[in-house]
Amino acid sequence: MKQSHLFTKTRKDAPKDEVSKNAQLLIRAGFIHKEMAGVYSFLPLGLRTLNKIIEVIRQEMNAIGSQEITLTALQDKKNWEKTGRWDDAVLDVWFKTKLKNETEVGLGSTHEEELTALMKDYIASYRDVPRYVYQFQTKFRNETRAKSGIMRCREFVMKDLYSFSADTAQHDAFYEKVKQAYIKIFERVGLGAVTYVTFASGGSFSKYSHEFQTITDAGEDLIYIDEKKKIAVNKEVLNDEVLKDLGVRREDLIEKKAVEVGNIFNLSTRFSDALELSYVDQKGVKQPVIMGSYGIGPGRVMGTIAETFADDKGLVWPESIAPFKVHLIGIFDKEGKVAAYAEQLYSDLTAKGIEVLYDDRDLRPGEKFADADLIGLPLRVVVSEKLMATDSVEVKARTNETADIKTRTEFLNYV
RNA sequence: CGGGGCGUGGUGUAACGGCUAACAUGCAUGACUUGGGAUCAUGUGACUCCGGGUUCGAAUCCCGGCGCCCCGACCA
Repeated sequence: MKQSHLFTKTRKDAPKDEVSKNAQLLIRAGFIHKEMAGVYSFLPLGLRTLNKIIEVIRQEMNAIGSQEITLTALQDKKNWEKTGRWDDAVLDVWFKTKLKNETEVGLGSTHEEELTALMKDYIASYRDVPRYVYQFQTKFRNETRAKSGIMRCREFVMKDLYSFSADTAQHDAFYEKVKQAYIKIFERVGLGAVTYVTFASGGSFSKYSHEFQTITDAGEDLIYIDEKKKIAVNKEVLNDEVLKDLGVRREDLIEKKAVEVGNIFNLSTRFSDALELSYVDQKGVKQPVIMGSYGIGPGRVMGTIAETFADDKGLVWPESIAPFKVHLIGIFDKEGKVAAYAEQLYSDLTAKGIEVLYDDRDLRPGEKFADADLIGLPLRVVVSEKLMATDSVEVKARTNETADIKTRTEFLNYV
């Protein structure tokens, strides 16, 4: 992509109403645009990043045998009445609206009800379970207080996976698989070292649920970490009994602020009972379906990555999710020789399948460097008249202070 | 939802109750320049969030609303 064609604009100042680091940088670098509190649009750079994260999640979800679907955002009230969650007193994050004929509908804040009801058409026999399906869907939550940029929004994309198992053993096995898949996902997007499987409240269905908590000052949870065992406990459930269960000692725990980037939990028959989802086993006996739900917020993951790696110059993206891998910068001469050279390198890289953002704009070098630092692509490659003389380019990783000179051929082999 | 703070060109800021609302940046045009947001010139751009009130006079004071940020509560 040529930067002169890229729909975006960088800016020196962040709007004063953005205080969080992730929103300040993402807005300054032209990744997102704020519509209102807790509601953000994604511009090309931001969407590319978000989609990279989504693709990592998708691959790992497919790898454990779940299948992608898309449910609706508009939701039928009757399913929610059956589970007793339509009432605002029970679930107060609802956005509700009405059809022309006065029928009430909800804007989905989660999809257990809808999917469980849907599954009644597809699960009837033991041959129909287990079923594992997931989606990336916009959730609407009427948060009383949106905050921290894209970390806590009223409208956001969520990956939600739901499992429908024949019995507890089958459920538990899949639950463990998802846990491992989540660990892999957070490793792949670069957060592995600072993300902890965290024991949290299991609600009424099981003793614990598991949260995936990433250490960051931008987080709103407090967790207690046993670094040796690489597990953590959410403050909400920290007590002697829990410590005993997990075999950790209070003295070994350190307190950290963290953000919940994912969570998984056992729903047991909470929804299948209420919505009468069951199957008939080999003996012809009706059995309840055991459910689980497993969420990750790709936008929140993106914000967390921004918070975690950014420095004073701007964003820093891990290669796996960067909107482009290479930022090619031309320091142009009057005759256009450098531009032609850069153009050739751009097409060579593109032909190799490398995602390049080529800064072909007629700007002074300082401005291009500042933008490159702000946008934060992993590799910066500079071509100039001086370097051209030796058929070389300057290569600098965003995370490095210093740059290397490589010949063009060396670079093409290296990248 | 409780508490606190703040609303002025696209963005960041300034302006004692008193002159045509100022400065920077951005944007446009031109000159000059090309390894870290350089310089110069000329332009462009604001019913000072909305509605009332006080006053000879309101961006400024008062009341109400709306919006935004922060702390807390909440977060299946």
